[in-house]
Amino acid sequence: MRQFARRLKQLRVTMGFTQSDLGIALGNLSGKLFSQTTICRFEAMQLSYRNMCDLKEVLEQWMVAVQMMDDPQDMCRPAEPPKVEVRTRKRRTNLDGASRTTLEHYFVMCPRPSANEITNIAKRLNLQRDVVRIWFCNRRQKGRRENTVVEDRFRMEQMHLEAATPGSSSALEQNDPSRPTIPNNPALYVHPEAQSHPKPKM
Amino acid sequence: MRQFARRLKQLRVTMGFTQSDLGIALGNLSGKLFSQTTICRFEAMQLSYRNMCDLKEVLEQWMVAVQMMDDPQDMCRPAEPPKVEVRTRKRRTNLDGASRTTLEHYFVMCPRPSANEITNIAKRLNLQRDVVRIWFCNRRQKGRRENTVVEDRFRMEQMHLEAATPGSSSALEQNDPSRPTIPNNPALYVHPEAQSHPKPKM
DNA sequence: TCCTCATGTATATACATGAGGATTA
DNA sequence: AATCCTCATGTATATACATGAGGG
Repeated sequence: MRQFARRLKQLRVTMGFTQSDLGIALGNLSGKLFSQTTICRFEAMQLSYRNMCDLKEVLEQWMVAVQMMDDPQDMCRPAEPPKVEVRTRKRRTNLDGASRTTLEHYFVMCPRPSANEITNIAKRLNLQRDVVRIWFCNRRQKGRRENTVVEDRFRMEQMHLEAATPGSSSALEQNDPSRPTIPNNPALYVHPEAQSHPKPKM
Repeated sequence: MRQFARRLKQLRVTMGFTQSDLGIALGNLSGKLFSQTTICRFEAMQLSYRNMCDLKEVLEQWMVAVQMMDDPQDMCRPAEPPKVEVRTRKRRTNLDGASRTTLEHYFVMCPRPSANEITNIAKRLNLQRDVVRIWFCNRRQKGRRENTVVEDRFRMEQMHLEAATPGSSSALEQNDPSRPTIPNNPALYVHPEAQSHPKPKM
């Protein structure tokens, strides 16, 4: 996988594609458009294992397709005009350094604060409750990514081979209702799936 | 200035403008369009003093203008279609962590390597010569910014008032042909101008 | 209502450009 | 004439906050 990512990037660059170009090209090629960010994350392996596998397929198609075109750049012309939408999205809040640090501290102590705890934290930091809640969601997601993608690559593939006995292995670590407020270093737990990949094809 | 930046950002956000929106709005307002990056740098005070002053003027106009519109969002609709240009730009090289660290070391030792030194460094790091040269240019520019904008704010304004004697003050520190290869902590020198502001108007 | 997961938009950072000026050849 | 520099500012890439579908 790591290797695939490298090859992909290399090809992209030698073909003169930027990351957004590639995202658009995927759209023109297979209907599903991607943002520059997603391509970036793929190249840097900052996605879940599963996610990487899924994207790998379309990317493989692309790699084949580009190499047999005379003007590859044709692949990445935007199709439709951008369609100026009415703004309805929440305005992005930009946390300052202090808030971030504090949140990070809280996270280390307890990565899954309860509803009340969230409310309190929000109050103490003088932030919208939802901003704090979302911050924790994102923070956990990041943690999972790093844990899974970088470190547990092998272990996951192992599990993935053995685990043909579904049902008994799913009550291990997740859903602890008596979630301790200060667990020692729980931050990250193993993915409960890792057995439903349609065709990882590594 | 710091205060102005804050007020600007606040107004931008409450008006529901993103940084790019604002850049475009400036274009529609006064002919000169700016990128999101520039607005970002302005808000974070990451520009030269002079640069900040210049931009401040257009931004002031904008602040007045927005507040007396019924639908401010009208100000930031893009005017022309983006005009897909033929790619001629150099492909961006992405230095890896190691190279960056090394360059940083060299920079500390000598922020203005000679032509030969540049060539050597490039060879040692196995990079295009120009990439290294540009890296040093950018690095110096950054240094100057930080030095000037953050720290020497007062000193500059002082100089700016006294220095009405042009001609004799320009041979102070620049243009040293016997540039020492390992100066002690020279990294940053004072702006040689600081006397030609057309109308800083702070 | 909260979570996860894939993925997006908004913002920040790193490399690149080009005009204008000085220096070296 | 070639080259390097500074300065304002850009494009390409990386990171932080946000969304929405699906599930309990």
